[in-house]
Amino acid sequence: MRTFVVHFLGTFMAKEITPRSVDYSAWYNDIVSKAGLADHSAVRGCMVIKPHGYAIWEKMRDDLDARFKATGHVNAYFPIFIPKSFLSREAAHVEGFAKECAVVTHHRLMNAPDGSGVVVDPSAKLEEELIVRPTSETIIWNTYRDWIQSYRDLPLLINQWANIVRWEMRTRPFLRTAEFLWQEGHTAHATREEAVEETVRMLNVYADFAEQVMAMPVIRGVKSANERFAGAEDTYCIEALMQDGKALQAGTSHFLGQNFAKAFDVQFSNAQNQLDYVWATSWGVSTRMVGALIMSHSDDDGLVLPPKLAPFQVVIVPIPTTGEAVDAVAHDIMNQLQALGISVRYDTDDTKRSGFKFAEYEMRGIPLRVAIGKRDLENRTVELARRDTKEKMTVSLDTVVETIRTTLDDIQSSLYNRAKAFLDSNITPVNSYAEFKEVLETKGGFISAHWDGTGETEDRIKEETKATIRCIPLNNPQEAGTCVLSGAPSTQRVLFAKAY
RNA sequence: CGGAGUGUAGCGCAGCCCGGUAGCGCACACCCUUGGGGUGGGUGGGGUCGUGAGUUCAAAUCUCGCCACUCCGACCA
Repeated sequence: MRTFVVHFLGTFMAKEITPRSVDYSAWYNDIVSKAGLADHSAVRGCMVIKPHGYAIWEKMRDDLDARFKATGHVNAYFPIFIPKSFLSREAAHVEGFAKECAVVTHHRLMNAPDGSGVVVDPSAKLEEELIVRPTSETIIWNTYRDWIQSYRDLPLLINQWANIVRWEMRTRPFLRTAEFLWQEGHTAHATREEAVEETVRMLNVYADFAEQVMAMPVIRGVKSANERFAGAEDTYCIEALMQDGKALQAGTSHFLGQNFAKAFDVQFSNAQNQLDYVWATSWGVSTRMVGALIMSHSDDDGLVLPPKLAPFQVVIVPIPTTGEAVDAVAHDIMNQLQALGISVRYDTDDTKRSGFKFAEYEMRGIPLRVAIGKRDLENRTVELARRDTKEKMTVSLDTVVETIRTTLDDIQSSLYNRAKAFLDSNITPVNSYAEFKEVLETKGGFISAHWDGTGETEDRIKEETKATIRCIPLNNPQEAGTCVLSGAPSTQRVLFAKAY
């Protein structure tokens, strides 16, 4: 309420966060900035990821990387530059990405003849321009041609962690930036079945990660033709629902068929010594996941992190008047927590007041706070405060470690349960176009509606309502009905939503 | 690229209508105070007012051009 009033007085306090109810976009930007996640950079559309934001990304990266390795993948690295001609080898692919590519045309600067600074040296023009990768299919498949000769070379299961550039017209921190960090897996298989299996396997890796680690429930599905990746035969995706009722595509896994193998002439000899093109997949998630995390759990006091992604899970804040006696207690708790694999920071910075630290760690989303003051030392207790519910409790030193352990688990699961309840209650079946528009405007979320399967219908709905088909859920129940727009017969409902 | 808006200290803004050489809050530095939820008080540092031209004795303020950014569209992980 305080923030609300202050907001309209126009004298924003330095660290208040705009309430979600006032302006969701401002709320989001406030959290990014005030939780210390990212800053705008000097380059339009790019962001500086600050240590706290990067630490969250690192947690995500490490967890995902372990999952990739557990499913037989290895990491490699390919160049950031792609010769322009590579991009045009696959027709749909170039069509999809041409409009958002950064292009390198020269390789040298020189002093301007008029002394006004540095200019591009015209004599250093590249014979062939280089594209800064918007995704790496082309350069990777150009390499795979040399790596694959026989079925014995398959499957080829490679992932790369990289940065990519897509020159977007409008950007938002983490959700859409001109440069972003991601991983992209690129695999080659001997058969269609194997490649499809891989595509679905990796989709499930993403979905499990989102649900178990990010505490963010997702819908697994497949994209309509309109929304498919440029060059894919099928695009599988996980879709999440943000707190403002808009959907967010959190990860994609593509079955590429033989499109890239044909474009880059990647053939192998099978056991019968017959030549065939290999079957491909690619799959990726990006720093957008950090944005998804913010919008799934955070509140008007700042970021809320699930314990599995918090750069540290517990912070111990001594009350300044306590003196040095608190050190022994704090170190004892720290040692016990660390023995249990729980990460903890003891904040001994005596230039900041404890109340300031409380607010600071709340904004940064640290799941649990332990405060130790004189009162506690006398009573052999500490104060435990959880970020998600704001609940505070006084706990005996004898049970504090166990309480922390179980509370962290509880935070992880209750964040998921809360988000899951929100998702479930925001999938609304509708049976008419009027109802469709009504729900979209008043409630938002996913709308489950019959669709005639045509791109024309999808385009018209998008044009009229801004909603797109987010996905056709996997294992979607079949049900006879009629398309909400055209009235043509339909065999299943699909999920529509406005999306980020 | 269309529509709207904004550029004044690190951040957020006032001043502009009505021209007279720049101010507030936060942040920052120092002193005292306070210390279980962003202590209170004092002192101080920091700005060619986005940029170029024009009008004027005088421009943050008026006029024109340019640039940048933000928001809403189109595009999109």
